Amino acid sequence: MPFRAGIVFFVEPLAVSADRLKMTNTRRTEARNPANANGERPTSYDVALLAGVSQSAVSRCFRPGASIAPKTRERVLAAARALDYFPNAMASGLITRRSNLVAVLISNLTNLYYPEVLAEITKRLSDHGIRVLLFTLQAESDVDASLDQVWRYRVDGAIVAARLSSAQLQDFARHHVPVVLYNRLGHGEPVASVCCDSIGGERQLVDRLIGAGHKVFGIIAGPTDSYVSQERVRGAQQRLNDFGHSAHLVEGAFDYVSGEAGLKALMTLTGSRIDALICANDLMAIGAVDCARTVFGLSVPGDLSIVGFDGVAPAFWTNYQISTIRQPVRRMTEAAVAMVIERIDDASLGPELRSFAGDLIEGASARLAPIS
Amino acid sequence: MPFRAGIVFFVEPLAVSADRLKMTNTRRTEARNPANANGERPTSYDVALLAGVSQSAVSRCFRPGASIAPKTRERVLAAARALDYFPNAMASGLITRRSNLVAVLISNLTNLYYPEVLAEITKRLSDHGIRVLLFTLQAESDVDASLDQVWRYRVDGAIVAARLSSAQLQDFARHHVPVVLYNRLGHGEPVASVCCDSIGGERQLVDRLIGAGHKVFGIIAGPTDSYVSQERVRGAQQRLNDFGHSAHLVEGAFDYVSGEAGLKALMTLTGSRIDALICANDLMAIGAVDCARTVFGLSVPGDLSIVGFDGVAPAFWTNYQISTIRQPVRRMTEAAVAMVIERIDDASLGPELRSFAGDLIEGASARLAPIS
DNA sequence: TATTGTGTTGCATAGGCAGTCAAAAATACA
DNA sequence: TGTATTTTTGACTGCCTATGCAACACAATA
Repeated sequence: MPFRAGIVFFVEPLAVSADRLKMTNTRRTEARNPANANGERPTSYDVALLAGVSQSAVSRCFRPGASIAPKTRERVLAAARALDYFPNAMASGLITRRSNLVAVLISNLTNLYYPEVLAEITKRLSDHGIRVLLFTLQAESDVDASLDQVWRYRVDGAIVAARLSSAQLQDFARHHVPVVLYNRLGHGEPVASVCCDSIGGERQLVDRLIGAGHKVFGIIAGPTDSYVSQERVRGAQQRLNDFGHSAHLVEGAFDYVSGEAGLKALMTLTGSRIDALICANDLMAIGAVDCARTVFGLSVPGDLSIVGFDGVAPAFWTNYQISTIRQPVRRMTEAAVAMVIERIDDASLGPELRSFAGDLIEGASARLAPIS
Repeated sequence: MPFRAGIVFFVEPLAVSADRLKMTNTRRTEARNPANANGERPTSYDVALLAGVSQSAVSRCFRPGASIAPKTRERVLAAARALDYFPNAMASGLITRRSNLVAVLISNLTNLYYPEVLAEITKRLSDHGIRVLLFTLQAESDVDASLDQVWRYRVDGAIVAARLSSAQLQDFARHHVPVVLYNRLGHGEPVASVCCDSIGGERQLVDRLIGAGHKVFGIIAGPTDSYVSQERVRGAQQRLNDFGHSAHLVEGAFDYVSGEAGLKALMTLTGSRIDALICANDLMAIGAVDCARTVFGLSVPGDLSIVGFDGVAPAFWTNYQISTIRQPVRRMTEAAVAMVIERIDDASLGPELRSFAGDLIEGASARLAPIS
């Protein structure tokens, strides 16, 4: 049971601002005690008054590239500092039609892989003077309700790492909000995407597994409706096919327990003859490793090779050292941010796919043939 | 090396809107083809025109509780749907002085614990009609630059899970932005906080370690400037003191490698006599478990008991099963959101601390005495 | 019929800032 | 020194919505 402590350090008297001067048509060019914050936020007029310049001059001081004399600028900034003035982003956005906001829609924040992506994206956008309006979409959440808010805030663009319907993607176009998909394609819709090359990654893994003499393959897929999972599974199957192999396939949910459950299912399915396990992501590979060792008493990779995909931090822990494909998160987020900014600056830019090859991490959870 | 493919699905012709009617003083009460989006976003005037009502009526349709006849409302909403109209949040924020934004400042998004917190907070705020403006603070990043943006966007409140200086906390007060700290206190500043009770948690752990007969204690702390670390270390030390014990202390950084390095240092420090290790968080406990087994060949908990703090997902993996204190994230985020909303609605509310007890998870990484 | 009450609606304006344009000031040039 | 430029400045308007107030329609009552 939580205990709750109410601690009052001090009591702040509220400045009642009943007597604030209401100006008429000519706005407040006349006096309003400029040094008195008066309980209300100062405006550019207040700063102008204090600095002895016009409101326009104040505005120019906060817009890079505007024509303003250095000494005027100095005076104005001093006044702004004295009043604790900061331009109102809503007011300026209203007039410039730029909110300097980008919506980021993410479905699986708890998925180990995405926090890094989100942190990188936020940082990079911030370097470009853009802030992130975050939307986390749970499985049950109403996506359209979130999209409503996206439209209301007039975001300049969006980066999406979540499942959206075709209609929802079209909404972005209708609302003229450029969108960049992260690790997914618009099914049929023409949108910009940045992806890690799943096909190529799985191909590398399969090549080296086959080269090492593995014979009986299993695959633990992600959710069937996940684009990433579909691609990775397809990539692995295709390459296995090229060599005349096939794989037993079970479905997982990209999480730890799916790795355990998947391995158990595959052991049953193959009469325990499986000797190479391809997991659609690292987290399931980790679950499979633990399960193989503790439940089946197998040596990994002695009795069973296990590979993953992503390159999340726990995959590198001493106990796992998963053989995997590491997504180049830095370069991918850099690309995603660049693409959305390009499309904000030039709305006529068309769809584009930037696909990045992942790096094979040898790890120690699989016997892999040396590079041919 | 990334390969890059430019794929053009179709080319969208841009509607040039050079001839948009510019209205004079009387605004656009006169015609502007209402069914023609014209490349520009429709406004409430456009909707009003199409629905044959005034702009005020349109506005009222989107504010719950406003006085509007049901049939009028229906007509207006139909028109809004036809035009793809959504109220401009910046314009309404400008006039209502409410942005419906809350800034969330987080430092360690890659820390396993915070993604869940962030997801929960975002969801809960969203349930209250509030969106999250996200700021991720890296160690090197300029916090004040981020705060500038917080002021500019006129956020209604802030939730902070990051280190802020005293001056920075005062800034929130000066700007009249209510702030709730997450798992930290304002050093000396009067602010609202929600915390997991570190002292009580460590006390539980120590009690049960001592009860199980452990004699030589080690502590791996977090960064010295971390409030959470200070509290947890202090809580453990105090309780050990109560029983006439003390602990060898080394500093870590809350990450996996700190657990390994910390254990190595403690083994050296104690001549390998350590038999109970208290880690300031789960991630370091995990690192220590791996290190104990693989580097020192110790059995955990046979030769060495290890406890953590947080209750992050990997702590529950089969291979670790860390004995730990799980923070009640749901209740804590619920409290944080409630507190910030209370303070948005009533600026006169004073500082308050809500401290939640964590749940002891027995796990299997420590020999613990049964509850006395 | 006159009056009161209830429930809707529209007018006009505020909210804070940026961009346009013309005037003013500062600078360059001869 | 005067003129031609360039730079800097300020008045004014528009961005889009919410709201106070007055006006209104209509039904019920006297």
